[in-house]
Amino acid sequence: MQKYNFKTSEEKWQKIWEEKKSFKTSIKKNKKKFYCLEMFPYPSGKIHMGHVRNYTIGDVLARYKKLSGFNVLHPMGWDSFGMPAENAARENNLHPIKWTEKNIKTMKRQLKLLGLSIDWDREISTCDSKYYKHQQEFFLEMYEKGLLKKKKNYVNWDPVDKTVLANEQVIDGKGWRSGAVVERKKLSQWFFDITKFSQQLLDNLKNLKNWPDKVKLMQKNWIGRSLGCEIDFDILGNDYVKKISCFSTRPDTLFGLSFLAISADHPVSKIYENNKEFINFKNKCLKTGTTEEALANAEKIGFKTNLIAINPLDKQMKVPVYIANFVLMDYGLGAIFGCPAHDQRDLEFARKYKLPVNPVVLPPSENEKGFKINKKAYTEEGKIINSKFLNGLSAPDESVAKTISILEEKKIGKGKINFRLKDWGVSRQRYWGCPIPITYDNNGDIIPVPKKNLPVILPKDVDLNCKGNPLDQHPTWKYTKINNKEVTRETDTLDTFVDSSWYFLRFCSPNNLNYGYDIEDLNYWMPVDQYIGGVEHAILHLLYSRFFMRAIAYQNNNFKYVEPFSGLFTQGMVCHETYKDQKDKWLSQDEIELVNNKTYIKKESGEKVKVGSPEAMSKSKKNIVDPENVIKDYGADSIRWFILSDSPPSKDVQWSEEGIAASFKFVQKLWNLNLNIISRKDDITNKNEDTIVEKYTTKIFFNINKNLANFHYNVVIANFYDIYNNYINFIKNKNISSDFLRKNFETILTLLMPFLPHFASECLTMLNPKLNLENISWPVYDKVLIEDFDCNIVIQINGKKRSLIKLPINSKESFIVEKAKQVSNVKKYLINNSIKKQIYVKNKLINFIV
RNA sequence: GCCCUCGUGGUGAAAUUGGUAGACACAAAGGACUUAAAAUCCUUGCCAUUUAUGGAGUGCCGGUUCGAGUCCGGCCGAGGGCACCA
Repeated sequence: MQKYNFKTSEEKWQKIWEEKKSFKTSIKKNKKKFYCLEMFPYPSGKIHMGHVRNYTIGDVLARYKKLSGFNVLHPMGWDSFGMPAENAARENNLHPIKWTEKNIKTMKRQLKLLGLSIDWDREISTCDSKYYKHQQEFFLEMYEKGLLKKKKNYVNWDPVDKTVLANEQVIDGKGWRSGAVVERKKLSQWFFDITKFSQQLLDNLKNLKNWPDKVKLMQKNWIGRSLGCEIDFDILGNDYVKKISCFSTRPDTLFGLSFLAISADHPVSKIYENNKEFINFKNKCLKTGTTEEALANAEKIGFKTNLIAINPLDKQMKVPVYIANFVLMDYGLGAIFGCPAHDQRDLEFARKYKLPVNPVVLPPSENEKGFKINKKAYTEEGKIINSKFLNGLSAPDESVAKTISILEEKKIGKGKINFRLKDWGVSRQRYWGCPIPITYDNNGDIIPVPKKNLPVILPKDVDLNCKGNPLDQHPTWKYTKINNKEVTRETDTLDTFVDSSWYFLRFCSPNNLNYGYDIEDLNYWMPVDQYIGGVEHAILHLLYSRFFMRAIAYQNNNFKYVEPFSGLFTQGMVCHETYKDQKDKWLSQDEIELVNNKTYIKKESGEKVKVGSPEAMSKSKKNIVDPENVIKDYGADSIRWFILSDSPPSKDVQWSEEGIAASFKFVQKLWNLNLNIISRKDDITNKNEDTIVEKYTTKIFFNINKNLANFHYNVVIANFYDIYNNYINFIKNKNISSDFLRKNFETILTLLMPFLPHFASECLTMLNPKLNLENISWPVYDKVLIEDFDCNIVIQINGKKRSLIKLPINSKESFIVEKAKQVSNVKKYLINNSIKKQIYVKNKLINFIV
């Protein structure tokens, strides 16, 4: 029997698809649309297994939807601005554009090898001025609408990349790309006013029905809405400072007050800027790091001022004012009141500086006399005590509301909603990014670049080896004229998250030269019906995209889409076993060898290798598997099959040699099955079991549909294994006619198209040469066909399964009971017992209680 | 510390509204075919005396129910998110 030659077949079909433009998006807008989008890749060099998984999942969906009659938009592009290009440029002396182009070429070729149903005519690349021109225009429009601000602010400074990072890009106090410890620095930056939409971004989460709850929750926590109160404290001890306002979510604990704490960046702290002790203290604060986490692990320290604060609810109560390292200027008002009994940080601070700890909330299980705070602050529900007119209220719900209303009445405070979300700083001191279309005149005033002068093109001739920002160092680029006036260009470029915040719009009208999108196209294609990508973008990219849509829609009645992605799916990572030598150095698979089928040894030294747990593939752990090698050895269909087969797409999947080999084998087995079905001949005229095939095929068809809809692709794969096992038996059954078998197998192969597109195309044309593959469609079956004549009834005694009988469907209960009682294994339980009760579940089970 | 998710064989995993636990696959063991190997196919898969039968069994303890992997309460463990956010 001839083997399946995946190489010739895959090449053949890819060529046919290219020639026939099989995946070109139809511009006819009369059909129902489906916009299927996977997160576009950063062109880092070669595709990795994560890409294979991401794009295979998307491709299955896109092909399935297309077969189901949708007009499918399934585009691909490149997130091609960013730092790795600059780093590579320095290392290899290759210009970022050359490096990027080279990588795009390689990766595009590799993606094509996978047989993805992508409309390459819509390809976009964010580093192309044809793309970023429109981005600059959006920027100018946002500037006009007041959604952009320039602020002097502390920023996270990455000393290695010499760039500013957004808070979101700082992970564990380190830059998300360089890994360098981040410092604090004050710079003038451009900010998108994302906080203007905080409430909207929060509220609309509940409308995203097809998003994972997990992601919605992460965004909710990130936006971090909290209801509290701004409280004014009168201050003694200084002629200029008469008042300090604090924000608190627990104003009801005001009688537990024992100090006030303000941030070192608070305006009031300026009084002490010449005080040596304060300068020391402030330096200490800066050294502890920039991130909140670094502060978290540091000791809580304070600088005692000579100021005294008066409790607005009890003028007799006077407390010291501290400047403390754990109070941040960019949240709330940069000032808090400390109630150590009911806040852990305040408690630690109070213990250190020997301040009083007075409980004002009593836990339900305690009594007032015996209740004391030791090392742990009490933050749960309880009853207010020691608080005069607040006593007896239940905390926090009742007491917080009541306190706010009292404070508002007395005009010493007002209820306030606070958000954790901060404005999005987009300035980057990098070369390889979208130029900001802004200039400054001699006075430093902002002069936006007129739209007719766009794009502001990134110059090619830069010295990437200079320190700092190469654009700033360029001899001529930044000097230009606007309306005959000499101006200087902004030399910062945009955060690459801006590039990816609207690319899904561009895909709808990639060739519109006039504007970033064509509203007619958007009206048809948007929103993205299914967006697929890694969960690592759950907050940043997705939140920024949601913001960008609102920013475009702001003061723009034509644009009615605020949510870019109506469906979101986050896939898990691809993992692989890890190996280390005795010195804990990571080893790649090439460096080790299996001996006696048991243990691994290091080839070089012969030492025993430590096999570690499977972890996400990464260069640093040396556990990557190159997809192109796998395609070479096993074919695109096999790699697609395996990447979907072992785990649900939402969970991590473990790559294994055995797994890919098994997938490859199965494709061969299916091939043989197809050949057998084609060549099968009838030798007996008595054909009465054709319905078995039809029933089975219909049933599995409904199962596959269901599993496809839920992204249970691993179960669909299992369904196909089941199909194979059944069809092998159908072939042997001489009471099934061959034509009928072929007809049903044609359905199976159609169902297989999204998963093994080359293989299924090849088999289908062999099975039915008359078929035009461009016109085939997802089968339709009548549900009536899966109605069985028989069903299995489980017989239970006292809830335990004792037997199983096959009976006609919808049999009467009395008939089933009668039959059940005749089963010998049931009989023996009934012989000495009387039936007290029986439970019957239609067509499923009968349970006797004895 | 807070929030969320998840704990099912040697492994990856299946399992409508509570209704046959372990589909499907990998690995392993045994067998068939073969001079042999590879490939292929079959069987097994925890305990008890077996292809029959019974028992235990979905992290642990308890509850609701005729019946719990699924629902409820408590604990233990793993992973993820957030974090001096007041």
